[in-house]
Amino acid sequence: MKQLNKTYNPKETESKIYNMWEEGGYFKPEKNNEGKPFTIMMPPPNITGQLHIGHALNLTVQDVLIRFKRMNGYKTLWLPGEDHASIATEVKIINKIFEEEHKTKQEIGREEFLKRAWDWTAFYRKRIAQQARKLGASCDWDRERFTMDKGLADAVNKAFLNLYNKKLIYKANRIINWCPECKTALSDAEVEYEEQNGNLWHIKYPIKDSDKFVIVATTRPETMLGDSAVAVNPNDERYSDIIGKTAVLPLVNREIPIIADEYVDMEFGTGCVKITPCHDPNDFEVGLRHNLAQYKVMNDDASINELGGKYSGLTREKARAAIIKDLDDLGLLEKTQPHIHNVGTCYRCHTSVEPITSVQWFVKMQPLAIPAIEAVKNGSVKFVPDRFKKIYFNWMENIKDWCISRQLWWGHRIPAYYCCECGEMVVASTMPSKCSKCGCTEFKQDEDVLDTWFSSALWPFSTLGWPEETDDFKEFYPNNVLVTAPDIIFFWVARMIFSGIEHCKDIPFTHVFIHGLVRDDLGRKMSKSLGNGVDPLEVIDNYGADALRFALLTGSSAGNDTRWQLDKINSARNFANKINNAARFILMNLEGYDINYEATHEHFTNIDKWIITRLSETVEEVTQNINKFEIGLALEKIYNFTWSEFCDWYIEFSKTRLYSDDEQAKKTAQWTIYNVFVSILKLLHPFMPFITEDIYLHFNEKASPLIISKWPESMGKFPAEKVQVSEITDAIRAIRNARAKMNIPPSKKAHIYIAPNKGCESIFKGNEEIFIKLASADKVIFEENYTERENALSVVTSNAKYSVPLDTLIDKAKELERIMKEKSNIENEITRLEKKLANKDFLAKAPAKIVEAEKNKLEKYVSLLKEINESIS
RNA sequence: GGUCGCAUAGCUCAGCUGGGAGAGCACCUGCCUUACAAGCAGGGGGUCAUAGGUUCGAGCCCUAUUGCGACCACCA
Repeated sequence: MKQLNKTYNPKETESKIYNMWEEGGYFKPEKNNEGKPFTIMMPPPNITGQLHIGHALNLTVQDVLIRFKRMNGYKTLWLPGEDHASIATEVKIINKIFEEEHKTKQEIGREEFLKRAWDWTAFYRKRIAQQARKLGASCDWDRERFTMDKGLADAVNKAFLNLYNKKLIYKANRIINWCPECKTALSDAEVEYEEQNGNLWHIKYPIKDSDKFVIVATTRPETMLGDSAVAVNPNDERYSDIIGKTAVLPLVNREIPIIADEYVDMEFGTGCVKITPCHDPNDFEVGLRHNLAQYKVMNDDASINELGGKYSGLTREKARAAIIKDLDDLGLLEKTQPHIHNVGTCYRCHTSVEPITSVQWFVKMQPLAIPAIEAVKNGSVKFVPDRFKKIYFNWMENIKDWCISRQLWWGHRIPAYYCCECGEMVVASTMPSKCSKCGCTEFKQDEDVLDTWFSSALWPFSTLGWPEETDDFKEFYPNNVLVTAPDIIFFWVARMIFSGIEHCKDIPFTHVFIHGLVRDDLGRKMSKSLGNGVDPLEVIDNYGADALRFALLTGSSAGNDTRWQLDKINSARNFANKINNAARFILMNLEGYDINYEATHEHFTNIDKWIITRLSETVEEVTQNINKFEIGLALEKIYNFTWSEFCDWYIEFSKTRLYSDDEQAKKTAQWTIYNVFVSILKLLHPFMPFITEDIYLHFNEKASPLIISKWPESMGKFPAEKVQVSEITDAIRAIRNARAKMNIPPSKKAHIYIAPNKGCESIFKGNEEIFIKLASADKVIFEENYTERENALSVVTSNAKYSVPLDTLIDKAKELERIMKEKSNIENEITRLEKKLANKDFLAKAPAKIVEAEKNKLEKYVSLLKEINESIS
């Protein structure tokens, strides 16, 4: 057995251990071919940078689950990968090229741009994978995938064709969200609303052939260039006389109808709305209902186009200012009212999006949403915590068609081809050789790429080789758990669910585990602009991956955010050190011990039976907790058992026997301390894999590694001995307490006279030495009856009375005060219990088990009170 | 406007299907006791946001209120 350092040093061991695991193939499902499959797909991090603390939490949770299942005999697959993150990555690459070469992407050209993107991909994929390794992620790197690799591109094409052939993908001119900065369409989910201060401008539109005006209120006057009507509510009596008349659009001098439509809110503004079908989603619908003309007045960069007359070429901001000024000059600006409203912005660059009509590709959502809603309703897919399914339903039940085309270069190109001669469109997995219409042999592929989430939606099966019927697909689909944060339920979780059902005829996974966000120590979201982000790599460097993992999980619960605090990482590091030192102690005391020795019940002391019982209970509880995804709770239980019960009590208890000349006693103590500790290492392994593996292998270099060891089982329970030992710990605590209250230093040793109650003698058998060690005694003497002594501390428990005479004078009054306080506590308890047990309803209605327990408590307190009274009489 | 979450010790948070509140850190006292001072022992500290209700019994279930937060919607 190798010795351990006095202070645990994660740096030295972690990479060594990880390499041993990876090279040994322990992450691969093939390592356990007999087990039932258990699959987790890693949510692929974007290749836009490095892993942040949120990824660290996400990966840690998955690793805990996968290691737990692996140790429980499952054939576990945790498949890692990265996402090409179309728009996000493209923005980054454009910025990089501009900074380094002062060139735009157009100047570089599509082909060259893609070359750069692949270089970028190679660099960041490697870096992300390396960082995940540092965290200890036990995923199968041989199966690592990328959303743009060949197999996944095939899957994307296949999925697109499936949907297109079922008429669930269509191309149409519709109003979409346009980002003038990224110059691409966005889906509804990709728009984030921000509250902004603006104005509500009231503008007079002259009514034709009259000297009257209709006053419209708008927050976006620049769009008036594209107006094709004015609308009022049909029930609005104020305006019933002008419905059907014609207004003259100022500045443009276009004659537009005044129409009636239910959509108009009579309460808001003036009750008259300008209708701009090309630049407002609601107006677009109104336009369709009333067959209005469409005037698209903006370019791709949101500047005004040639339809805008004198405003043509101006940015939307400048056009707005010019239009307001001109209207004011003409006396057509009725008033300007400050107005707070929500403005949609691009989720990547936060530029205000422009609703704009455009020809794009869409997925028809209604038919896909129905079975996806059902799958969650009937419990085939479960959210943890359950409440998140409401968010899911809310979105799915109000879903609109999904705009999937993006005017970007980095992504899966849409598999649609256009005949160069007649323009005939063919949707196919490869470029057609001949046009069926005109016979032309030249085709051009659609310029657009797909929404990055279209490929992520296929992740649970595309990674397994779908659409091929591969062995992996057959074995690992559906997946078991998806672990993610709440912010991508719409983007990703929902889309995986309907994609899985549509393409594979089965749900993608049975459980969706939602963890919270990691916030900074003040509770703020971590962000680049605040500079409050925490780099997990730096933390690992300073404290070790185990400490990072522990800090992320401890005190956390599903669905709730956690705060990153230095306190937590310190306490995690301390815990790692505690384990290290416990191991060091055990190692030192295993000299000459045969690890294969099997102890038998007859040799166990009640102390051994107590710790075995507590271990069994902990194993059962922790197992249950993890199965219920109560990861923070499970970790807390292991922590408390390890530190407070095993280290603070059992190790101390065991010392007298470990140092003893009685070979049998020593061997039994060695067996117990070793086996309980190994169980602790196993329980802790999913959470703190490095230190546990390192220590485990220190104990037995030839053993197969902990990572594939069997999860501990109950070693049996001994309820009677558990109670006995609680008497000992109670007594020791009480003696220590009494000494401390009297200011007696620990170095001052004293005799302890123990007078066990009748029938309680066996509690102490073989445990005399323990009092010497833990209660500052120099001698333990048993006596049949309690004897009152001069200058002695008197301690009473429910099973014995203890007298600790001291040669120094002790303060009688103070000692009496201490005992009286204890007495009054007990009397209060007795009163409470008596009252409760006198309640007929309680006796009649409470479960028998509870009543019994309360009766026992009362009995115990009554006898304790009796003993105390005797001792002070 | 709608939906959801949170409110527990000085701070950050746990608290399983209701049976008389826990942890870490901080604080006070005493200890270099041969695994560990990143430690050991002892201790103080909570009307579980407020008001009702259900129940033999409520931190936990129900209703309302207050404060904080998140998400969805978008009325120009």
